[in-house]
Amino acid sequence: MNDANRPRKPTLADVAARASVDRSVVSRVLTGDSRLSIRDSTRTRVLQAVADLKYRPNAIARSLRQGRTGILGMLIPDFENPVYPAIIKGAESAAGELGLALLTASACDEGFGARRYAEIITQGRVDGLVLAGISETEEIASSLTRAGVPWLMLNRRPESARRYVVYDDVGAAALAVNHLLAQGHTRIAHVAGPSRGSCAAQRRAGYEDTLRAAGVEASDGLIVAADNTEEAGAGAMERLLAAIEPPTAVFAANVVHAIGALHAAERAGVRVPNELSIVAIHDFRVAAFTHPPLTTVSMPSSELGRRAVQLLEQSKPDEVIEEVVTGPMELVVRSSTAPAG
Amino acid sequence: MNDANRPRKPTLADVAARASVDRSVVSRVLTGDSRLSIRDSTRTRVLQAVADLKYRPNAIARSLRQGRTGILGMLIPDFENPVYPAIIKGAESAAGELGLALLTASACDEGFGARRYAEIITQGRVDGLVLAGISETEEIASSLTRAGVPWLMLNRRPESARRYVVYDDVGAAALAVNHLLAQGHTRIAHVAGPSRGSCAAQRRAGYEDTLRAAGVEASDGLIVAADNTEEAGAGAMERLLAAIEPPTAVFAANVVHAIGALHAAERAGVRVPNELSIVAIHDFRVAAFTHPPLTTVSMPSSELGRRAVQLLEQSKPDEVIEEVVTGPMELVVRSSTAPAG
DNA sequence: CTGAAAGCGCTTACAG
DNA sequence: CTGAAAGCGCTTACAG
Repeated sequence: MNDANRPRKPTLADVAARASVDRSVVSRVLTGDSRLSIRDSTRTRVLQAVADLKYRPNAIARSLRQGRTGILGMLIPDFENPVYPAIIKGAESAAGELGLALLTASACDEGFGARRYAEIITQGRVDGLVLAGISETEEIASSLTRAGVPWLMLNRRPESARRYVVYDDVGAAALAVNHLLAQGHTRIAHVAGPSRGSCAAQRRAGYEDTLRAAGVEASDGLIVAADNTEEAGAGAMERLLAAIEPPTAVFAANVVHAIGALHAAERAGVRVPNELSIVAIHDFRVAAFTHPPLTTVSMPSSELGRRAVQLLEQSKPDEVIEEVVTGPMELVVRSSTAPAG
Repeated sequence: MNDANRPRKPTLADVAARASVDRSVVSRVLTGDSRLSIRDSTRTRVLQAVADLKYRPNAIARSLRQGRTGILGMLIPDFENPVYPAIIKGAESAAGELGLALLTASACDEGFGARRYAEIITQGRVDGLVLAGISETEEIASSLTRAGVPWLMLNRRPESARRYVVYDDVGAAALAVNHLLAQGHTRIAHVAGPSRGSCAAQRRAGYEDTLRAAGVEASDGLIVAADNTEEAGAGAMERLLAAIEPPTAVFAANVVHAIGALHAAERAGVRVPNELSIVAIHDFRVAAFTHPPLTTVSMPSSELGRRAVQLLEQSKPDEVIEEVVTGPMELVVRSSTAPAG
């Protein structure tokens, strides 16, 4: 490294010296301190010196002094999970409006685990942390609390932590299942998400409640849990089709499952929607381009992210937050569902 | 805010007082200073005090003192672009191995733009920045250079900036096009990526070179540029199919295009692969579940991310870096390609 | 209208 | 074996 050649970055002191004022004056000019009354000529001199030296204040020093960083963190389980992009974008957008930056990391085993990230973050690097769909979330949350870092869960609601923002998963499931019921289906199966997620549990509950309310029996044999991959969705579909009395319709907890299910049905020679209707949660872009295009429930992902950032920033760290983001959420009817034959 | 109730976070001074030693001793114990010789009893007392107070060093203060943060940043254009998850994961993994954290942000217009992020980052918050597929990249790079922040481009190689790591896009295109040629196709179209990306240009060049090398003419009418969406891919396919003499095979620059193309072909009643072969770059998980499953070229995305982090961390900031990540990259044959009829 | 001083919480070269 | 001091680059209450 030839650091010797590289000019040292200018500091406040350099600017002050060049403008022949005290460092504090430069600081107050730059931060726009309203209680500062200063001669115009002085201000001009200061700004000129800043420009001459291309001075940029050091954010680390400022953060240390002020005790805040202007940065929010977000921890997600896996960047390959297609739910998160829209959530992150919503969160970034809300952060931008609040004058904050949002930085995201994933907490999967490659890279740092969630615990290790929480540790880094613990030490004053961010003003708050959104824990999105993280598993070992309760212990992380309590470690963050100890460290005095405000946090908020997203898409997960553990027993112990009453600080979360979630989808209306029950409502979304009801939209999907009622659509199938309205088409005259009664043997309606459910490809559920992985059991560790509270979100999967909610969707399953919504499915069961909706069927019950319609007087339709929800047999356990019609519910198959699967990881959030196309492959797992295909496997689940195969098992359902192998039943003695296969379903005429499937409610998939995630459109990723549905894509796998579509594929499995095709391979099994079961025609969608003629012989089997499929509806899924999440209206990812690809849903319009599957074969056939999928009927889905579009979810307010962007709003979920936005809301998380707003609540994190605007609440007290020990306030109870239990918010369900309900809208906009709607059934998008395409070609994967049809009346029961 | 009831900050009064909340106990102030313990500092080094608190620990030192409790252990009856100087702050510097605590610091050296905690950082594992090898040149520190210390009585065992003292060390125990220090560690006990740390545990008692649940002390965590303040990372901001440490960063200010040391002049480094232990954090690398990555800026991507859009979280919804499915290329980046694998790249980010590779980068996070490599960062973890180097004892660094990687934090990612997107530079789309919602939230902060790239320029604004670069500004934040400029000020000492990260030890380096990966600019992945960013457009206004040249001006950002020069502003980072001025601010003394090491940076590296990924998946983009502008004229002026000889510091990048890229895919072997030409090689990938050759793999795809040679596959079609080997099947006897000669009217091979190309759905190209958006023209602003250097990556799209490389793939197009690879396509043209490969055809030329095989003595097949690449007419301009067989090349259609499209944004990286299914919809744009479908639109491009429609235009190709409307030609007087439509192609018998298509090389799509991105599997997202291919999904749209598949859909357009289906709607037009053109059977894939019988009447039309399609091969695309990127072996996203969904490629195995389309109808029919897509033949693709799998790209070394994780390696690209890994390499970016390693090069950023291990090179001098003014070193020229022009690295092409070639492997592993392979043709994944599925059911969307067949011999020319 | 502007300056001097203290201090945010660390680390590290130096002293003893 | 341990301590005292300086300093990273800022901001802010206070003084004049």
